[in-house]
Amino acid sequence: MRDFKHSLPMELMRAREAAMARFRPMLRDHGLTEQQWRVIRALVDAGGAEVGELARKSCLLAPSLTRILQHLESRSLIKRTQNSTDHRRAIISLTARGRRLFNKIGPRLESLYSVIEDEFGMERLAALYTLLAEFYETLQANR
Amino acid sequence: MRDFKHSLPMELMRAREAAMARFRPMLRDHGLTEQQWRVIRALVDAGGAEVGELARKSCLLAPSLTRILQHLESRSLIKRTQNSTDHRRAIISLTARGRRLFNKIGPRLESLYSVIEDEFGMERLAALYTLLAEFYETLQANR
DNA sequence: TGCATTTATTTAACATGATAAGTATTATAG
DNA sequence: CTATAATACTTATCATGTTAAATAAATGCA
Repeated sequence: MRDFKHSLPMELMRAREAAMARFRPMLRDHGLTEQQWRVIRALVDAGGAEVGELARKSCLLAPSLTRILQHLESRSLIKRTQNSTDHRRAIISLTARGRRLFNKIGPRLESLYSVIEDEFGMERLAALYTLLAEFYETLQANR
Repeated sequence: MRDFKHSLPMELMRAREAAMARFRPMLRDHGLTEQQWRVIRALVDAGGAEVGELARKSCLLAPSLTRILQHLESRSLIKRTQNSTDHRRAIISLTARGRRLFNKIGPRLESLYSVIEDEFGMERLAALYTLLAEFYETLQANR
């Protein structure tokens, strides 16, 4: 049998954890989890989105997103607007406060990311991105 | 700012999730979570290990592992042996039942893994492994 | 129109992730 | 030899992951 150390899901997880260990402390300093940040960032990117769309963009399962949105709403970082034609769909968007938080955290995370880019090298990083995207596409295609 | 879609932790997560989606249903059929399986597999690999060692090998945080071991012990899949010289250390090992479960599931997961190998190609998979390991080492080194 | 079906989201239940604090045991300095 | 620090886990707490089921609104069709 293949060596346990060479389990692909484990390697992906370890690499991810190594990166997140750099980012998590700063998010925590601002009272945000990694997942909450993903939602905020996806909202900046989309400028308002339905819950399902948001789940895809932020790579969260619907039940997790439901709880996160409740949390962010209680902190007045996001708001909900009912779609007038389809009452199942709520449109989520950032509040001014949410945008301010993003503007404060975003640049700091980017600079942490730049450090990683310098350490690992842009070329290898680009190669990694490409392989990951191809891997994902391959597995989705034959699902 | 860098495009949200190109967040490395997200790409790592998506790739990992695409792979796990292939494995998880079979584990679930045998009443195991992905993490429980990692513990069992690490124990087969090590043939008995202390809790801390097991946490490292299976990439689990100590509190998670504590709960998982309690669960696996209640199912009689693992057993604890006290280290006679250091009573803080408990040595964990698989029971015969745990080994039987491993022998049943292991080959099936391997064949699912082979499918991925065929779809994505051994060379690209090897390249991905290499990049992931290098990435991890780079980030650990400069921690 | 009326009703079964689909779609969008939420709830529920159990398991794990992440951080901090607690407990028991061993090692170590004075 | 003893008080203190370090080590190895475990508990506690809150947040998310995962699956199934529930709810509610919109669609499709007889």
